[in-house]
Amino acid sequence: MGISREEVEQLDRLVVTRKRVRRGENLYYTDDRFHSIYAVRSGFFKSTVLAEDGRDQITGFYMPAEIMGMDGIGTERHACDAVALENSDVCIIPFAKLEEISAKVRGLQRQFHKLMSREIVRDQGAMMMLGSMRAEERVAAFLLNLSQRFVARGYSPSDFNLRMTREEIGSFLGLQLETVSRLFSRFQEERLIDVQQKHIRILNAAGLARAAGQEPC
Amino acid sequence: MGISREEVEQLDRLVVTRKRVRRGENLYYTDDRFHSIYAVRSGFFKSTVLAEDGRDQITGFYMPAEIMGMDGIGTERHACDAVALENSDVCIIPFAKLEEISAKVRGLQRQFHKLMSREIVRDQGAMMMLGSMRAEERVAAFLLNLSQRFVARGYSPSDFNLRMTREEIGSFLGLQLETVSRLFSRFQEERLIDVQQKHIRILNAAGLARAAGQEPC
DNA sequence: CGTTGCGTTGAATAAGGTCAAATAGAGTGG
DNA sequence: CCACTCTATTTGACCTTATTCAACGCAACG
Repeated sequence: MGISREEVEQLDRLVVTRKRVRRGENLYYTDDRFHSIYAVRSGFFKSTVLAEDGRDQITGFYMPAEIMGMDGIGTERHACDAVALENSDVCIIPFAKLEEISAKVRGLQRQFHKLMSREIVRDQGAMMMLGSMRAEERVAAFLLNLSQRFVARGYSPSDFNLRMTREEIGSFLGLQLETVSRLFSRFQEERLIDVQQKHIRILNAAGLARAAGQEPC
Repeated sequence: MGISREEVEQLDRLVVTRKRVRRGENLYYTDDRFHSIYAVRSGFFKSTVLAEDGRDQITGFYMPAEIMGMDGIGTERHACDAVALENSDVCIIPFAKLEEISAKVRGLQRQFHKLMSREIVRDQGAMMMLGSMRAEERVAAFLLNLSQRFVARGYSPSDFNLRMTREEIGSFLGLQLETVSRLFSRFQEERLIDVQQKHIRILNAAGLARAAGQEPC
């Protein structure tokens, strides 16, 4: 988007290669030397940071067309672990090449900056959720967020499979897995969603949005 | 750092201008059209995002030499409010110019990318704090983080004035102001810090680090 | 001085966390 | 194909932590 035909040819020079990552494997580890960023082509990832005392926190989930690894640019080492939640494919985008070419191709430079900025805004949204929403609101907002991202990728917004466990959802939301489970059950009782293990159907998106505190009461 | 003499000359073309922002005034508002990023020269800022229902969350505090406004690049509108906590000075860095020149000056491009990446990593650290630390740990970690940032700027690491209220600290940490106040009192009883209103003296940094869960118990 | 905003402290309460037990699936090897 | 195992999930009971509500103190300022 926003780049010309000849610019596209330059893009080919990015010599993007592909890589398979099996479920449970790391795409990269914290402190790994940074060389590339990664575009998810298929599959699902989580990124986790771990504290000195061993606790870890999931800082994001990544689905196709999303970019991972920009955490590594600042220190030239990755600042989190990236783990595949299912068998996945990524494009490896060598960062030195990307910088070189984006210096020539204005549209690419712009796109890349926007991408990084959106990651910042996304994280700030997560901070808002963690800092000022109650458990019920977080879980509702989480489901709506997933829904929106699925629909943007051509999948159903109201019918999808969770790729992560209750514990992983809890880690991302700053809750215990039991709390997540209870809220799923509660939303089901209230006919907002239908839960069948990892399979979620959203029955009442407006109701969920209300539960997320995103609508007038 | 990392840029040559002739590159420095190019930098002058950034035609950086300055701006005063008085205590309580906004440097920018959410949804303001994005044109520039800002380097804090003197003073102190907070950035806040607000939810649909009016609640707001402080997503960061900014002190001299830190950069604000990168949240606006992605959508070309700012995603948060930036408010001065005391009379402050900023450098206005026109973003179009910055992109133009950083395309030519390799060192500048690199520095800018690192800056954005560090902002991502910083936010992920905040997410970890909000998601997986207890109130006591958050407050201790907050004080240590401030201390580190002060010392990096040539101020005392153990003797400083808070520029923000208890309520603002609470908002940033996802706690109520009373909880913050109680923990300050508790740390004082434990001789970890000395609190006199907004004036903080860190008496036992190792003890604080332990309270932050950053050290072996 | 009275006012106002900020900070501290106490008591009661509610929200989530912790612990424990039961259940349900998915995958494995016979 | 079935029994078995292991892990993920659900649910209940109880407990801890932090919030809420309220009162009071303090300092700055007109």
